[in-house]
Amino acid sequence: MARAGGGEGGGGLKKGPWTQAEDKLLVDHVRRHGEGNWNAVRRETGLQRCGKSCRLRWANHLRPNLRKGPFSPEEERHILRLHGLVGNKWARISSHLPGRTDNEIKNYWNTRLKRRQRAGLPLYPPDIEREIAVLRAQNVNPFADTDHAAANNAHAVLPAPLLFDASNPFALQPSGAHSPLINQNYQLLNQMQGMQQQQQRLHHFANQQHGNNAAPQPVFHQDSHAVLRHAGFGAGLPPLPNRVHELPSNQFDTASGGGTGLLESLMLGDGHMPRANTSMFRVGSMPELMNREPSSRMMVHGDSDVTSQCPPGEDMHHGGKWDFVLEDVKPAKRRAASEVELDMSDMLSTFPGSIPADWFSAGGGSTAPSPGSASAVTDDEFNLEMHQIMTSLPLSLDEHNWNAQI
DNA sequence: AACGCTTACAACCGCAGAAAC
DNA sequence: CGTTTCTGCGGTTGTAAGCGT
Repeated sequence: MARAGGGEGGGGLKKGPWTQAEDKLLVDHVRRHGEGNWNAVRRETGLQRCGKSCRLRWANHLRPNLRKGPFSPEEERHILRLHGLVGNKWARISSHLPGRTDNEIKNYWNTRLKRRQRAGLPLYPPDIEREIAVLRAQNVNPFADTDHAAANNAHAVLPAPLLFDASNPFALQPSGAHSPLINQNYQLLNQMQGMQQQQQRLHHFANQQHGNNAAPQPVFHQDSHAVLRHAGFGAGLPPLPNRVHELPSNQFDTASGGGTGLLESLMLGDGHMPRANTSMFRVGSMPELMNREPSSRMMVHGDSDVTSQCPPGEDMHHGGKWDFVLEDVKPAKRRAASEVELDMSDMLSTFPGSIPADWFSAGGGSTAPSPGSASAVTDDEFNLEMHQIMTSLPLSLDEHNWNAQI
């Protein structure tokens, strides 16, 4: 599985697959000292691995609450949504998939990418495209980058368009390569962009008439519709511009402090999909670890509510029932018969207009336990975020006749 | 049975940025 | 303020295993 060779790198450091003995050394060290200071592992344990390798081994294979096995259909939905929003931000994506590592998701995505490209299939299900397009067009952008605040300030009166603006570093690039979703969906996006720009102008006009400087509201927000009506446009909108651009992958990047924003909460239905929090594994909360024979993989066994849901001796695989529509190009392999059915009921999507069942044929029974949450966001904060989101969301796709517009 | 292809997975590397020292 | 350490990302490689021929 691992890289061949297993020889020694420079400085006498070993490379290649990890042995059980090495794993045990690393686990013991972490149990004693906690995570971090990985370069000290070699000094204190004699383990002939560089700190970086230790960190990777721990993060991807040894740390508690890791979930192994194929992704469930729900997890795949989340990956697709998030990738459509943030691009190749594997760590951010994985932070919303408890127990999953960024490396795992990256591998999954790259494999999926190759497979679908070879088959000439789109990367995203149509409904996911729509979901993300709606949010983008609403300019629900909790990932505003402070580095580009100046660029946006140039549009203080009329904020920078979401999708394209030559002065906006986050604007669409004519030939970007990171957001295939947008390539496939640019017509809808451009329509929405046009609507948004029109709305912003109208809003600006209305504000001038009333002598206030209130910030523009998102497209479809009820208040905005009121502004449009007040401006004399009734329910109709002027003709839409026709641009062909695409979004960069970092359109919604969050260099401003990371964290979870409104959009992420919305897209992920965080009330149902607990966030992972690496701090939960830090010193002081280290669960008991035990070797699982004959595999070198560790299973968590301790007082964690999460891990206790997976009894020792059983793998945390789930499913084997994710043969969705892609099955025509994805061979059914590595569907371990020993995979345990887990309860995924509370990971179900909550986003309006969820993906049709024929895109992910979940087989009906794929379930998994929530591997635990240690969210850094309190329930109150989350509820407030959700309330704010819901007041600016289109009620449903159908209510706006999305199918007719696309 | 042997072979080739594909997939899934583990691991590595180099780089950049942030944080700690 | 410079150095060290850690973290994250993108890209890549290598191998086991499944599958078809």
